[in-house]
Amino acid sequence: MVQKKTGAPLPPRLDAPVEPKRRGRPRAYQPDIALGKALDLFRKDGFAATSLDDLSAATGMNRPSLYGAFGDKRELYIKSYQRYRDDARAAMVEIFRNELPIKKRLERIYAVALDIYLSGDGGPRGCFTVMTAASEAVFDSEIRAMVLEGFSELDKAFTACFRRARENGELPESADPAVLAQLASATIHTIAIRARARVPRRELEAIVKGAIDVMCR
Amino acid sequence: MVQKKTGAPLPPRLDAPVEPKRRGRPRAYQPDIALGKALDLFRKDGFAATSLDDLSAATGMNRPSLYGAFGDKRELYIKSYQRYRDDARAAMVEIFRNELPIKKRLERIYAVALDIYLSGDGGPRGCFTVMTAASEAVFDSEIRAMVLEGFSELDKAFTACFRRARENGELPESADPAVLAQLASATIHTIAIRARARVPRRELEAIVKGAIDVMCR
DNA sequence: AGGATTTTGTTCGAAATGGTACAAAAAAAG
DNA sequence: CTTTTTTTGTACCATTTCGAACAAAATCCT
Repeated sequence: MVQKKTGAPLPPRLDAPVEPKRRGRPRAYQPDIALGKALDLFRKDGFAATSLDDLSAATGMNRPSLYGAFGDKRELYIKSYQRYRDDARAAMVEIFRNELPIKKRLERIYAVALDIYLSGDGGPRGCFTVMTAASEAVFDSEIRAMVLEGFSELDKAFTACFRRARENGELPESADPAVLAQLASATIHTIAIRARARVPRRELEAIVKGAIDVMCR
Repeated sequence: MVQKKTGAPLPPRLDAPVEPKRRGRPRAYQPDIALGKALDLFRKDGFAATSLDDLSAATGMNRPSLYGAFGDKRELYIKSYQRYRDDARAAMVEIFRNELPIKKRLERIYAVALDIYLSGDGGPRGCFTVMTAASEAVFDSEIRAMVLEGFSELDKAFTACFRRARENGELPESADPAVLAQLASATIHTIAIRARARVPRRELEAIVKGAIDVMCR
């Protein structure tokens, strides 16, 4: 049960404090990599359809190690979701902050979103937030809170975007940033859902283009 | 294992041909009712998290009967989905055809959609098409085809709506019915997803209102 | 009444699932 | 070298799950 590394071993990061030598038997896995593999699986099949055996095979960790490192299946799911959000935020944050014209900025945001939603070996993986909302969020309040946080964060980021655009005179004074943001989020949600049904990228891009035209009219 | 009826026994429908007396032991269940219960369960928990035992308990049919009547779990899911679509279409079709002003028509469409998405004993059940897209559609081509059909049907219905509105002079000539329809569908999708995360109806109605204002601007 | 037909309900079984116990292994500390 | 600490990997357990077999039951047909 050996974990396959994805590429060359990471150089020791200088910013992270070198961890004091751990005592017992060394880990045979890298938690970061394992969590990434778990996330991939959960995104592909969802919580219920992913077994611990599947996760064990994907991470290269046997079940007890998995349990020791991340807790039970639900905890692993939650940690996977947090990882997903961190990754997605990292991919988006610069674009949101950017000072490009509003249309260009939106185009780039949706392009990155499509990259995330359409990636995956065995088929498009969609948006993990949306998929979690559809499945686990109803009956698990902790997971639901994270999902709502995800929606809210996106709404707020779009709102800030549109507000700045209005201040720059790119949008009429009558434009309501919050309303436009919800439309922008709705467009994110619809392409995430449709991506999961294997709607080709071309069509999703057309939807995005139309939505941008209406929002920035 | 006796099926509980929901209300008074249905009067024999006059339009349906009285079925010729069946030969063997009579069924202890009504297929329509059982399918409705199965649909309720699938909508609540999704395909993977719903067991045949759950379905057996909910329908009042034991597993062999369930199997004999609807086939295996996947077939039952497909039949449940078809039932869902039929019901949803029945609830919507008159409104889409209606000759109300476009804004009023959209308001009523979304009100009915919210009724569907927010109903459910144990929590909001969301849109079955969206939930199926998020889960089963990726790896099951037959189910995916149904989901795509569902998206397409909604897009087309909205398109026809907006086209008529434009012809009536309710929208400017420059309005693109197909683009507006995709925004309208996106709004359906976003409220379906958010409903599943227990976003209160008030907020969903606010999203709808904002979207209508922008689309019918 | 008796055979034919269809559904029911009990029962079985094989596989999968989530989780745990425990000894062996690998390293640091003394 | 011995002890301590931590992780690994095998084995196990209880439960759930899907499916099928089969006799009993209920109805129709002759």
